[in-house]
Amino acid sequence: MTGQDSDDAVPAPPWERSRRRSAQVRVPLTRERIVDAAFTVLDREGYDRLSMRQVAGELGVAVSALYAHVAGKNDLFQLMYMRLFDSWVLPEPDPERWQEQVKDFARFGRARLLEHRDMARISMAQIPFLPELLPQVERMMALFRGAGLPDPVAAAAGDMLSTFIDGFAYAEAMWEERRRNTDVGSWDEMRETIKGYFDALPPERFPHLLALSSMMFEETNDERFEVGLDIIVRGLASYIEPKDA
Amino acid sequence: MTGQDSDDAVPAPPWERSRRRSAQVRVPLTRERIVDAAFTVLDREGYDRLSMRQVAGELGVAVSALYAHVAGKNDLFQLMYMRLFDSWVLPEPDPERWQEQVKDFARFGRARLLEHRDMARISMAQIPFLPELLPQVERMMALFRGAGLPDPVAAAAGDMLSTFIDGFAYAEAMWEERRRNTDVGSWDEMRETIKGYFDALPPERFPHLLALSSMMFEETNDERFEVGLDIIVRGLASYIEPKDA
DNA sequence: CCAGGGGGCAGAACAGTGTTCAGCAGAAGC
DNA sequence: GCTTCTGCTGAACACTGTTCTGCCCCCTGG
Repeated sequence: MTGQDSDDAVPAPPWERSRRRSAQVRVPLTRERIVDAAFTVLDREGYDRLSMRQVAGELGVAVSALYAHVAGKNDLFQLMYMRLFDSWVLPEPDPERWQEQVKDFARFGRARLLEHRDMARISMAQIPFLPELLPQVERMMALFRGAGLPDPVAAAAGDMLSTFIDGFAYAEAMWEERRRNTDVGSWDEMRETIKGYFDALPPERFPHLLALSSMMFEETNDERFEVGLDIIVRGLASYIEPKDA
Repeated sequence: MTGQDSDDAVPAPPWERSRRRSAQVRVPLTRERIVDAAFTVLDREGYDRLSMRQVAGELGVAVSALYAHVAGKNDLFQLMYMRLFDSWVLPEPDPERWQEQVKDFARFGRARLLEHRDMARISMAQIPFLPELLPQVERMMALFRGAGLPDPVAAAAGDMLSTFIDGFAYAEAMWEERRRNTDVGSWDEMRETIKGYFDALPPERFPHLLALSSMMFEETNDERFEVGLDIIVRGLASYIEPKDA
């Protein structure tokens, strides 16, 4: 869009450089600014073209300058992951509404991931036990244990839910990329193509696939996400012995 | 281990080359041999060092030779994914034992992924609707529908289970890589380190994490996988209205 | 007000990467 | 025997993450 001032950046002539240097406040490089730039590049170029050089270019800075603030690309990814989730305030656990709270938790996580293109690919490779994110994990565990889940189930449920959210968003990013590479215009067009592929299958060999193809591709991602969420929450609920019965 | 004949491969002198060419049968390059070599490199070097040049080197061949048989690195990954799962024969669906069948399905998938180092990272990026794998998907859907799951749930269950298997194996590979990079000797040592980290947390701020830390890290991966599996299967079962009641 | 450190950045370099392309050796066919 | 054609080689292009040396500028001490 507005890549005009960052693309063919002719270096400023020497007699201007000192003026420019003193004119602009020479905003110092910080981890925060680097992470900002990384998100900008990610959203514009996608995961595959997110490189240290691109980030440096976005900031108008040499590549090597980044390494004074960031240990490396992996470290940058970790910072992006933290940026995405450290402002996440989970609600006070309410045992009466735990199912809806768990679902809201998952919805929020997916929404955050989808805010930035290909973010799930970065998130997937991160380990959710960074010190900065422990309060969130703690809240989640409080939610599960408060609901009355047995400890082994509560412990597994966290992993499970994170995996589901990440994996689902990852798959969404995957399809989105495939659509982009196929030069198919809209999502509806893409869905039509896929559905056509399935409907052309020999019915005697793939009866169930044909029966389900509408379910798999006519529903929106949101609907499919909700179904998956419901499966998990129902599974969790089955471990809670009813108090009054 | 036995990298002696592939490491510093001195090129054969010219007077030997024609003899070598006629002596060995000059086994032709095929997609199968390329995939074999890719698995060899993957197991020995890991995902990050799996490059086209390494695969070519493993075969004693120039890099560009690969591109006559394989469209690119992504295509090679797809072939590896297919190789892993196309010999997979799912059992005839038995509605009486569907829960155990679903679990066996998941166990087999995870076991296959763990056969090769970092394989989950490759598998994750693949889309399970390759033509060669449709019979497996069909069988899986037959399993779900035969069990009596409503169609939307059956459709979501496949995605869900694949995501769980891939995501779980991915996380396992992640921890394994982290262990390798930390130069921690054994897994037990690693677990001890992590458990020490959690046990050092302030108890008043992270009571639930502390209570669950033993669950999360003393259990083996197999046990945690089984718990996750049980959550999903129970969730699915909750959609089946009991026939006799 | 000026000299001297020191931190932060630039530039170049290293060792890789995926992918493409012109060219050549050898086997297959006539 | 000659030609065609396939399948491989070698080199090249445009990148990548990371490191190292050196320089410039700002802040400090005098």
